[in-house]
Amino acid sequence: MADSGTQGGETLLFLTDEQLRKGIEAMFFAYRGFTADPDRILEKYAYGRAHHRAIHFINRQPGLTVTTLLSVLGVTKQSLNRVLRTLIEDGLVESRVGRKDKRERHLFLTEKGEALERELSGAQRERMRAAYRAAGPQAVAGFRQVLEAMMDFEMRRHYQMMKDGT
Amino acid sequence: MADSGTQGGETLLFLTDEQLRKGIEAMFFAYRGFTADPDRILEKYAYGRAHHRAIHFINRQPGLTVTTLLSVLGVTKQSLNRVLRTLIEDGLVESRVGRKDKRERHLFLTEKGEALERELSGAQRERMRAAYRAAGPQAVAGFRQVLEAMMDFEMRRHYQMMKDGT
DNA sequence: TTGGAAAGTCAACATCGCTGACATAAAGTC
DNA sequence: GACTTTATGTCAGCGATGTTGACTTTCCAA
Repeated sequence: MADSGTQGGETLLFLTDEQLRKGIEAMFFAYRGFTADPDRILEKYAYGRAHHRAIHFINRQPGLTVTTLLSVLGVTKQSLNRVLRTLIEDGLVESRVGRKDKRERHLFLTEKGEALERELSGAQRERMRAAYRAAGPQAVAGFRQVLEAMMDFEMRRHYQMMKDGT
Repeated sequence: MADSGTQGGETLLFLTDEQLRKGIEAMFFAYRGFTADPDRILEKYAYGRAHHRAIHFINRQPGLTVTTLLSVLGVTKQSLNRVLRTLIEDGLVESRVGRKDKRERHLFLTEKGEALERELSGAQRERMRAAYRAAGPQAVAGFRQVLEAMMDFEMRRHYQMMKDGT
């Protein structure tokens, strides 16, 4: 079934159902590894993945507003707020009223927040680095191409934005 | 691109923190896309991702035991059991007592289960196919290489096993 | 025959999504 | 100035899915 699409006469063996299923499983297993190290660290502080994600993107784009973070993370404000409140209470995140628009809150990591960010991203980067090194630069380029093509439009927008600095 | 890395003391530009962070974000955003379509379908049936994963691997390896599925999914038996029970009650999964070892339960999809599996994997494969096609065969090879290198040992074992048929 | 593996179940709990409703402050508009 | 919209925060409740711990039944194997 669907064993080898052809396009312009050529065989596209990499598009078989079997190949696609392997890709699906690779995503599943790899994502587990991807989150495993931070998860272990977060346990120590009684935080979860949601905290990690918030910390990551605040570090990535210091001063971003709550609304922006909301749309990057793709969750509801109630869900984010629960996480953000504990991070602010614990002194990892600072929320500053906007100068131009005083309704906005701009989010920043405190030193303590940056320290945790470094610990988390350090672990995650180490695994990434090992994987990158094992696979080589060409594989890495392909890896990023496929992932990018897999994103929803909205997410790709955020990804592109982040790609070129702030 | 991919003109960056060299081995043996020279600079490995694809291993910079910036490159690694882009990879991390690509994983995050892409995984969201990866699960988006099945999630929408599952809503209709009041199932969740956990049900999807169980269905996927039972379909992948019909007759696998509960213990095997447990270790593939990497969750506790209590967690899996809750999911498995509803799938069996709803007539999507059949649990047969082992012939050799009667303690074991071998899991199979019913026709109804296979129908849902097809609906779910169809959607997921479509996205995968589009991404693969957009990126091309070489990128796909790299994609798989990096993902594989990112897995934990235990998960890679399962992945490899699945790779070569049952 | 006894120890341990496989499976199932009950209870309790935490994280983190969600919806709905509502409040406040500030900005923008007519 | 009155009205509307936007940004944020908060309360309450719910659902899916993960966890630990304790216990039972079944049954293979030494």
